[in-house]
Amino acid sequence: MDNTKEKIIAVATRIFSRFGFYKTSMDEIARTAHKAKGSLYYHFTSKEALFTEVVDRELKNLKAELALVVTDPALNPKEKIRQYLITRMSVLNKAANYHEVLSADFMEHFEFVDQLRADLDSWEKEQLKSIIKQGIESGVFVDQTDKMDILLDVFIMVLKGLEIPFFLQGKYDALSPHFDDLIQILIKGISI
Amino acid sequence: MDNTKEKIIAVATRIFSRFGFYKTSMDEIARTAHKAKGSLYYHFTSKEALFTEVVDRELKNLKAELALVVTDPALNPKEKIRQYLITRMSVLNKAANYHEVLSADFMEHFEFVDQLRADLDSWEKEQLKSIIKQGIESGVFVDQTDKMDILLDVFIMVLKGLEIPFFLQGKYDALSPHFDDLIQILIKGISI
Amino acid sequence: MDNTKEKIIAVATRIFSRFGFYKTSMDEIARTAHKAKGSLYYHFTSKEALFTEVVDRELKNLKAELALVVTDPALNPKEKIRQYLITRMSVLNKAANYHEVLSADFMEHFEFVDQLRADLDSWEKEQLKSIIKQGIESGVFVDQTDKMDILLDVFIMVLKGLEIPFFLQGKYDALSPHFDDLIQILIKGISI
Amino acid sequence: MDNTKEKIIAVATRIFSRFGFYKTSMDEIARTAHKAKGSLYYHFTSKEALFTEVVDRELKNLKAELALVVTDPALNPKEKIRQYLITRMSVLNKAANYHEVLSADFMEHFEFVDQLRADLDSWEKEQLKSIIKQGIESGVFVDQTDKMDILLDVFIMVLKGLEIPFFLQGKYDALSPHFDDLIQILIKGISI
DNA sequence: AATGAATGAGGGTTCATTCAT
DNA sequence: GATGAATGAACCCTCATTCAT
Repeated sequence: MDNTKEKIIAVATRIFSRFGFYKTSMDEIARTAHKAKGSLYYHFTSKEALFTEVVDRELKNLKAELALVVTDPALNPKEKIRQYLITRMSVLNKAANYHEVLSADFMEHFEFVDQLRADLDSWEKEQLKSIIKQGIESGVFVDQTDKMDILLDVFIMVLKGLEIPFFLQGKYDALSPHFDDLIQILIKGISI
Repeated sequence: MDNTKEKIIAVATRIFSRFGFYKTSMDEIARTAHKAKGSLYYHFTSKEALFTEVVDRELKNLKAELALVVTDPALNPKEKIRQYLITRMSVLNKAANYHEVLSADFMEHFEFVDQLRADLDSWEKEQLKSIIKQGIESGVFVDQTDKMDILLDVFIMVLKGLEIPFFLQGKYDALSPHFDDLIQILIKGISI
Repeated sequence: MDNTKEKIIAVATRIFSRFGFYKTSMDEIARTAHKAKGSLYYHFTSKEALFTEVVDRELKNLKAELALVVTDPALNPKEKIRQYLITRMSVLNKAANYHEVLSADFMEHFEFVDQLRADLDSWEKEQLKSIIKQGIESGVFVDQTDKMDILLDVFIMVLKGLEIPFFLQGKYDALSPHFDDLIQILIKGISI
Repeated sequence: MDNTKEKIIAVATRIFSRFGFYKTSMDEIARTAHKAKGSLYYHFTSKEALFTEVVDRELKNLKAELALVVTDPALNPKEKIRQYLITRMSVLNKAANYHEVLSADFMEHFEFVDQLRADLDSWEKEQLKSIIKQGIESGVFVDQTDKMDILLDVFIMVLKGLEIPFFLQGKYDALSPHFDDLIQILIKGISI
């Protein structure tokens, strides 16, 4: 059955998110999932591989939800950007394992992390580019074709930057009320 | 001698910063410092205590350098804010262990991390508040006494947010050229 | 099909000979043979049983090749002994798994090894005895009927002894040039 | 104390010799020695390192006993060779762990084995060379300076070869009676 | 103040074997 | 006949911590 593998992933997702990569042992995952430790290794090459799978799924989910916003015909460009950012923050707020991956330690020692982040980055850049192009075509945003790439880089940089105070420091609830102000500023920056 | 303790801290700072908290063993620190493992435990209660000391020193250094800027009589408020941000990023760029502490795992499991960050946050808030007050008094910034706290919170939030793309992702060199633009935007936001 | 079993044996022969009994896993054999691990256990009771089969075949092959020499009517007794030794060394040089079995560990812990070696020993003794008898009958070798058994024991002992420097230490190529000298000495010892 | 380390080596020597390298676990050694498993790793980097130490001591002991023979002024060259071989076989008969090292598997996978054997080989060559030189000087052995190295190589090859039937196959007791005959043959070969 | 020997609880991983299908 | 998912015992090793000296 695919049941066992899914059960392992489900349990791993929960435990990794609570205790982090290092503080979570394969033994505890196996015990909690009521599976043999050997079974974890039948389905995943290593602890690292299991963790990668967990994070990968979180990011796939993020992409899926963002894609819904990007392709929503009911939203105009400005609303789309606003909704994109809100959705992003909201989904990431639940993707606890992805946060783990922000650690400097992971950056230096696990290549797969870089891979995952790089993939997500380029994907997001494409999405935002398409939204802005729509805005330019409909005359809402100024045409800055030459500066587009730099603009997008800075934009994404700020987005990712917000992840720390929002999630890692547990200030999502405290800061989310000010979120709309932030979005207004960012959009204004683009609209000028 | 105080020599032994200082030697241990110096070595620990270097090794922690290279391999992170979990991947660094007390044994490696002792070996590199040419001290006995028992000596580490004579001077520090635990691995955690040693790491705390290391991070604490990095932040003290950060504060010291920032204080120089804040009290520099040669700078006007706008220049001061600009210099504050540049110094902040530059110093943090070398404070590798502080970055380690950004990990979600640390947040949840080591109380001392929260403590350190909270201290730094309120300290920075005070510094920025004093700069802005100078600006208001000299008529450079608009008086927003009622919104001051919110403004400062958002300001610091963005600052801390930038740490991830700047340091963790190793994009300091790539992004620092755009740094001035960012600062201009932030200052403009306050100046209106 | 008999195909599966043969495939397993063929692959096992190769892998066992490269990595030895302990360092070879059933999993690797299954993977390399493109068979399920369960299939190995359908055809062989255990890892040990599979290994026994592999070694057994190598020894059967050795016997077959040696039998050709012993029954070759074109060779006189002296030539026969010479050819016997050369063939023995040459075939064993390729019987890598048999070598594994020389280990002290195998001797003490796997009874089947003793069985295989004992069978081979008595078989070889018979062959050599028949050659020598031919030599005595044709007047080439001295009649030492009373000492025949001891002579054969020592003879085989030396033969087996040569296996270590020749095969285990990888000196086959280096030592085989001196092989003819050795044979001359042995034959001379018998011929007196 | 040096006591712990010696205790570990003593126990390891015994257990390795009974069950071989692979079938002996660090856990069992620790348990039997009434020491913590961690203590084994405090004194020895790895299981392999511990085993190396054990074998190394066996070989040192062998060398020491052989050296006594080589330097014994009471023996003439012929007697010396005879005594050398007898001592060699007798000491090796008790050096159970050295035998383990004869395995083909060890040859291919543990470099340290090659190192140990190579050291021993060159040492033994020197000893035998000195004995033979004495014999030549006293006119007992024929001067074959040009063939000396080849002669020694073959000589050592046969010596090592005898190790298998003598020890691995547990035939020391059965074959040692014929040992004197063998020695006579070898000496005669040199003496001609 | 400083040491280094000793510990023992775990950690990740391997692997021969079983068994329902 | 053949499979592959599942198991669990064992294995080697790491490491923060303790403590007698």
